[in-house]
Amino acid sequence: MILREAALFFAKEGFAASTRDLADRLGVRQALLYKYFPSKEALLESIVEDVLAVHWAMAWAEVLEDQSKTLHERLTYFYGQHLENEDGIALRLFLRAALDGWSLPARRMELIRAKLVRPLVAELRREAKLPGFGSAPLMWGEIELVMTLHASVVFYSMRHHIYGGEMPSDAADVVRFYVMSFLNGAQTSLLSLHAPDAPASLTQSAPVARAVA
Amino acid sequence: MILREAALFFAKEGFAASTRDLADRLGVRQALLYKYFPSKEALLESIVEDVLAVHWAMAWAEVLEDQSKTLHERLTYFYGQHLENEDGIALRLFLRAALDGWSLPARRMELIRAKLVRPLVAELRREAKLPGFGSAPLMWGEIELVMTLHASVVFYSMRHHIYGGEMPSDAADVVRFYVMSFLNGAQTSLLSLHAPDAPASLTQSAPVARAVA
DNA sequence: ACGAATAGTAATCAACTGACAATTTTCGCT
DNA sequence: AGCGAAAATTGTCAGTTGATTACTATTCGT
Repeated sequence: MILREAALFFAKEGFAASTRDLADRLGVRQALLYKYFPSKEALLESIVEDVLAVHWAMAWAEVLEDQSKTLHERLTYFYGQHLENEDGIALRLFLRAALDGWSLPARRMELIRAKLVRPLVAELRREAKLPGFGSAPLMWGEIELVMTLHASVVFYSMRHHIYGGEMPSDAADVVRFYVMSFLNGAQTSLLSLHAPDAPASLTQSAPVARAVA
Repeated sequence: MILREAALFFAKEGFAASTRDLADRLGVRQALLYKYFPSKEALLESIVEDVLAVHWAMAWAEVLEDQSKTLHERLTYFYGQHLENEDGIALRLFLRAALDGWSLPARRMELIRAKLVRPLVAELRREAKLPGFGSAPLMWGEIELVMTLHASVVFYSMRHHIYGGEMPSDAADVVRFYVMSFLNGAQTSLLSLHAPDAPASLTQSAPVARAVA
């Protein structure tokens, strides 16, 4: 219960906010917090770990490898869930952690590379009749290709929940539009990366992601 | 001089950092800061105003309306400059301001709508032989279309400077790749928005941006 | 050489912060 | 009813923070 309310609190006020104000908001004395958490830092880490475990859980990512569905279906489901379960709190905590130099964001990107980028590129290559990762390792440019889609969705969330802009459009419609636009040009872009005149910095092979916690 | 160093300081430490630590870093006594700025808040606003005026200046945006260049040239120049002049400080300050609920991000998005989205959509419509804004006002879906490109570049900066990920690829190559991918599918996506079966939430017309400061 | 800005410092204040020890209240269990 | 552990509270401490005041040193036009 403390964790849930504290997440709301620190997401809004920032990690520098005082434990006293948090206690007030909880209707509880400040000292009590230290019965449950040895320090403020420990509390913060528990919060972030807890919230991101729930929200950014990559459970939905499994659908990405489900070959019984079209790529369009898989991606709209994945990012649809992503936006639907996004209330801005997890994103705020994530951004604050990133700005404060936590290692979490870098680890999250590795997870995304392993669970999202790789399967997606594998599928796109298959459709384009390009070689698999065995003979042609994942290239940086292919990561950038998938990132254009990922960035669109993440940036939509940011505009909505962080920038505080007006977003009258239906999130599900937007996701479908993003995915449609992406898949529409993905094959051409992918082929350009595998062409002989592709820039060297994009054709460099990316390091294989380490095991994920 | 204070402003420049203070920008580095608060971008790294967060707006809640103490004026004493800032003074130490400047090699100056803390009281001196209050000779130049009436309060901490005034100092913070000056910093953000100063840095964003310099970096996010939309001077480059003028090239977007230069019809003597191809769209590809204009966009690669615009976003190339964008990335080249981005050292992460302006972005950090911008994000911190957004998370703290400042009105600046919303205003910045309005600026982007006026200086980037509108001219770009106008050009894309012209190429697709679609009606101008007079008979068909700017639609939300068209904003989302341009946002896919914008998000890619912004998210690249975030991964680079905020998440602290490794970005071995050359920024200029990445921008060219983004723009190429975008323009490659833009026409098709735009036409789908103007088709009769497009989702209503995307065909809704967007309010005309107010005058920009 | 004068006088007034300008630039800087030291010392201090009230408020706040994380943390902790001692004390009191609550509640399950017999 | 009454024991005892867990939960919650009170009060306090050393350190920090934004801000202010009083004071000194430097610059610069005249």
